[in-house]
Amino acid sequence: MRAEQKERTRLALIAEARRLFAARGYADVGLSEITAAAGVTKGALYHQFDGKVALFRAVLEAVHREIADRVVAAAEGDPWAAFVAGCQAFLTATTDPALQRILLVDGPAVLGWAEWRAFDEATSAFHLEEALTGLMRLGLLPERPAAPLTRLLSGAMNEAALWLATEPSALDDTRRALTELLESLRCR
Amino acid sequence: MRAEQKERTRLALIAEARRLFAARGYADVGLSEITAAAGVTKGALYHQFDGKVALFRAVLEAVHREIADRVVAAAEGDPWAAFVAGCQAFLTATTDPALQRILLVDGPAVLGWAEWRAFDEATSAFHLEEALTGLMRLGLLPERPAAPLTRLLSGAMNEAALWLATEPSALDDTRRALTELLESLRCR
DNA sequence: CAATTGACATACCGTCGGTATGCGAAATAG
DNA sequence: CTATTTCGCATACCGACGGTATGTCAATTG
Repeated sequence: MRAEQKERTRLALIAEARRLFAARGYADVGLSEITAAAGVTKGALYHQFDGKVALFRAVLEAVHREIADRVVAAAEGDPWAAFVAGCQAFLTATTDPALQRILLVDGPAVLGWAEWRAFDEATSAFHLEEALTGLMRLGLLPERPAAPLTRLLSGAMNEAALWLATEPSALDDTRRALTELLESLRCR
Repeated sequence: MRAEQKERTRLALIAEARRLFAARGYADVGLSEITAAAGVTKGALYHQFDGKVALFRAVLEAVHREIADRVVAAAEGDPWAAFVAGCQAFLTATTDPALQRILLVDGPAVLGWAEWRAFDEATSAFHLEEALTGLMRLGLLPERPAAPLTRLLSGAMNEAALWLATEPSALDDTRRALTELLESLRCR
């Protein structure tokens, strides 16, 4: 079958690109290196993707999907507990160095902020804002515009994850700080 | 005087680079464009800086200094009011599109997260953490490790600023949300 | 089985960041 | 006031990279 060979090539390119981008960053990895690792040539890459940026976009999609899956899987229990667990799962996921650089460092720079936000909107931020409005409806959070709060919390978790990359010993303290931050917002 | 001509060249390069980086991003601006705008050639640039990254570093330093100045200037009143005013000033400063892309988007990607944090540590994060520990000593904030909280708040403000770039109408709501977030942390 | 498609390889191009070298004016010495 | 040195900068060049045009051969199709 021709289509499955194509898909195998595509997945190999995405996988190798993701590995290399995560390790050394978008700018420091050449296409030749990616194609060599995937066992194809530049022709194959350009047959599958519109260019280096398009390849990165595909990699970022995969990363986003993975994070969303992890967060959804972790969010269980009563509404408030599920919310906190989801946030903690997000922190854990974005602490993973294999995801971090692609998602939080190179993502905005390569795609530009506008497109990066569109990705984020479709996954993390969307779920977070949904969760926040849900908690407000249940009376667990004071009613207020959800969008700004979504950004504040999303940014807090992103930055905390990045900081943890250089300060891994602070993981427990950061988890606690995040929980306390969320609890302090809760209706009492 | 020869030294002042050198300084003029240097400042012109930094100014033009800053303008172009802010408008279109680090990767999309070539050295030829910068040098042309500054009225010199690539030889002059390489005489003053070690390369494109070093030039960006000088630009980022200027941006950091400017933000720190604005924040310090805004932080006045009693300790808690000064703290909130400083945070709001930071949000305002990083909402400025001329600073935003350089500081928050390209900065981490170009310098790598480690070096970017070193810059941030020397200015924003340093002041923020200092302010937080000061507030704890005064009993205005519950005692807790300041470093993780610093990161959470710093990230919250950064992300909020970036979000505001695409949603300027939410400025007031975001200011309120930030104030409420800070107030919710306060000892009562 | 001929014709066609399409997945991929190869060769090539323009541009970019970076380097080596040369020039000319300002600074300094005699 | 001239000779010499210094040094800020221009010019010419290089290798590497992203991207494109073209060629090739196996899988598909009628």
